Amino acid sequence: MARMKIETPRQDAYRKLREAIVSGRFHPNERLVEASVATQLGAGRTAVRAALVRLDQEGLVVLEPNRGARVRLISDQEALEIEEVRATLEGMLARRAATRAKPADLQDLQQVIVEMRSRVEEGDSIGYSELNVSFHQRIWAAAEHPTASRVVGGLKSQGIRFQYQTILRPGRTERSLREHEAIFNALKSHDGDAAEAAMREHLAEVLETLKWAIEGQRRTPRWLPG
Amino acid sequence: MARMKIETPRQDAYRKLREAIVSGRFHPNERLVEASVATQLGAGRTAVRAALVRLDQEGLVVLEPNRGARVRLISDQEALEIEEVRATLEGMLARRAATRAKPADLQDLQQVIVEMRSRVEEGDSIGYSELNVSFHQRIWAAAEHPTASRVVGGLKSQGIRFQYQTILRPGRTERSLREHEAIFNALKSHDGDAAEAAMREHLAEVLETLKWAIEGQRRTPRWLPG
DNA sequence: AAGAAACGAATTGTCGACATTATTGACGAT
DNA sequence: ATCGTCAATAATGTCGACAATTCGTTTCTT
Repeated sequence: MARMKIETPRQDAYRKLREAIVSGRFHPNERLVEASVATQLGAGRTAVRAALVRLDQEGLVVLEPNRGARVRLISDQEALEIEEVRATLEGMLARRAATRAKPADLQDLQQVIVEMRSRVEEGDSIGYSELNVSFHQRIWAAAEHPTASRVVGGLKSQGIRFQYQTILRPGRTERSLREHEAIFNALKSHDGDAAEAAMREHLAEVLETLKWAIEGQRRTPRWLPG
Repeated sequence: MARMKIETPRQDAYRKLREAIVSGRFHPNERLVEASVATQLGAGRTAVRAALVRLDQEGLVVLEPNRGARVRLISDQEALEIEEVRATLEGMLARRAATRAKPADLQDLQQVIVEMRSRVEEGDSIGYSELNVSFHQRIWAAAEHPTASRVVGGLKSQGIRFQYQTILRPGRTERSLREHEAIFNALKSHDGDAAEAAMREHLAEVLETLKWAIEGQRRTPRWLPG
């Protein structure tokens, strides 16, 4: 009998807390009191403590000795830097993926593109965003470069997207879709140069959108309550 | 009175354990029993536990639920991957550094180069290796890209173990010195393209040397006792 | 009234005990 | 003899209690 995939309390607390931070339920600079968080998450203080250590190492919270933990504020500058690193590494990964992608990989990607198109037509930004993540991750897998994948995955790019609401830019999803299609075509024709170029162009656009979001944020209040 | 910089037991345990792993006192795949490690380090089990979580996130140990921790074995394949990521990111950093390096930065780098030359003439490989690290770190600083620097710094820690053997290749230090001089010249003339190219070439050489070291390692016994 | 010192509430850091889980080795059935 | 089962053991996971530290407030002195 296939055994169930059980989540230990520790992993569970880590996952929940991370999700809560990334999704914005704890806003930047907010103090994370261990006892309080523990009750909110329905976990023990030990588990929360372990989760905080991990998240500190990961860069999502800062952990000062005897002074507790707080959600790390990602500055505008840092957000741009993260996207820059992401562009560099994902460019490399796209190049590799172009030469290594197997038919099955390409088929999967094709499928994601199709679904993306549906979401765009339905105006489902959130669904599109999830597919976006999926698309990139499949490329990482096809690139067969676990180390680079791990590094890119460890960047806080997911949190950024929420903090700045980059999807809300009018017409962004349509352009994004076209950019993804361009990447896919390059991969399909196993053209490494083209793949890297397309990926970098895509992420340059994302960077532009991010700058736009930062500008817009400068006028309007920043974090709204859930 | 300026207050002393006190190390909390937790930081202390982390530092000690990390040092022990990197220096090879625990060899790859060795199990790290919490109680045992705690007594060896003169720390409590709690501190060791926190340290293990951090080191797991950092990639130096693997931490399986209910099965404890062991020193992570870095495969040859992975070592090569790490160097590849490093080359990509350091290339980007060198490019940035070329356009942003201030006179003081260049002077520091020049100084490092001078000292490197001395070490080569004296045949002091270890001293050279330390200067090598210093050289790269100064470039990161000049690039003014904390995020990328942090990522690369995290990678380096894993590669450290391999660093010892790579210097042993005959004539390697001389070539390495020339490569560093090339990088420096590109930075001095504020030529981004040249700087990135020189850095990538340098790290490509390092990669070659690493491959050579891996080949050699395949014949001789691997980890020698302290 | 202003500043310094001391107190107190809240929170983190550490330890020991206990529950839970994997692993090893022995035992017995086939 | 081999495989599967089951107990014994060792290690990890979790919890609660207590010590140590920080920060805000009050109180005393000048």
